Amino acid sequence: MTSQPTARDRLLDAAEDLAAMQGVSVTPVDAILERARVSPATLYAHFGTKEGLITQALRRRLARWDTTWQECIEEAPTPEEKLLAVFTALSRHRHALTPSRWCVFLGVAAETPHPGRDLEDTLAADTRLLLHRLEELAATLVDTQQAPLLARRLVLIYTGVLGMILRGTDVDTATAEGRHIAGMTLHAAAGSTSSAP
Amino acid sequence: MTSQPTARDRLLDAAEDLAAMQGVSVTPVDAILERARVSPATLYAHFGTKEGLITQALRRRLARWDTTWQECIEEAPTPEEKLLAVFTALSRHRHALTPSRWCVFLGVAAETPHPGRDLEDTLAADTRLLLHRLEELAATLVDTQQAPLLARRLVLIYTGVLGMILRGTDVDTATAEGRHIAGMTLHAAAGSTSSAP
DNA sequence: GTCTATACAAAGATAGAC
DNA sequence: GTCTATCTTTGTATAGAC
Repeated sequence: MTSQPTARDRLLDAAEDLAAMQGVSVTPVDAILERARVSPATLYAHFGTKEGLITQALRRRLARWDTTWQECIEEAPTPEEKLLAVFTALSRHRHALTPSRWCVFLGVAAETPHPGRDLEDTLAADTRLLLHRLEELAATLVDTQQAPLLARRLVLIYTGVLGMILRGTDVDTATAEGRHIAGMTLHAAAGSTSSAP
Repeated sequence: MTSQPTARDRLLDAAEDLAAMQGVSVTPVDAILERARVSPATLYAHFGTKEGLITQALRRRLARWDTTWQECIEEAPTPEEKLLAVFTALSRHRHALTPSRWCVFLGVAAETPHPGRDLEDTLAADTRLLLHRLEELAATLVDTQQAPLLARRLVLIYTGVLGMILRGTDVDTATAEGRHIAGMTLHAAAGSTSSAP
């Protein structure tokens, strides 16, 4: 056997790669079909529309990002390093996949002013995951009241790292600088908590 | 007289507004023409291509952003506040113009994988301006050796603020959080400089 | 400089056979 | 489930007149 991936998987691969490399709106359906070596009818039979395909590809990518991130958290020895593991995960995630210009989720969000319900929810799921997990991890380090605030700041810094990649900064350079800033933010928050009476 | 703006200006206005509100690639030329109340031939006579029009619109917008930022720097009383004035300028800039989904320059960069030479240069000019001016201002506060590093970190945080807007955070909320993080980064850099022997 | 009308290419999506 | 062939709409850009 050792058959090659199904047409459905090839479509998801092609859509994800092209969306990551050059964006959705500049990628015609034809380009996805050619890369996946699949006919138009097959795409529409499986996914209904181009946006449907993109949505499914993003869902799969988000699940993989989630897995990578969780692995990095488990590997981190201390609560503080678990909180900062999001930067390790970012670097690992990006080195593992097809090179992308920056963040695929933010990229699709930026070029889709009126997404359908499913796509909109998938895009929001990325932000939700970031905020939710960082808040959980933050709660092990600072006062519960302050955890949401710290989480939002870390998402801001993480998002800044992604933006710097779009501006042309090397991934590892941007990640290192983001991690540094995040470390300071973290210590400031933890310090103010523990020093308060 | 009090004649209305020329067709060229109306085209620039329309292109800038639509690029800011919904992005370039989803905005057909027809939509720009309709908003500007101008015929196709006029657009191509002035700007050659759609990308030429977008490029000129971005150049004008960058010049206005530059002016706003400089005003905020002049108004700031201390060197530290001058360095943080980029956040004041961001808020002021965005409230003064047509509502945009996030940063027009990063938005166009994100959806244009292969820009022409002029557009590419215009997009890069935004990042150059940020780095260059922040480095100048940083040099008044920290060791000259450290100024570029501090400037890069501030650009990262500033870019993070923009990204948070794309994620759905309110502009003023994101700006305030960015400013807070930037203030800490700044104090850490200034502190390490002055405390070193 | 600006208009009307239109050329030409490319897009997303579907029909019908196998 | 997958293919070939095609339909329809929309996109950018131009021709030629005023």
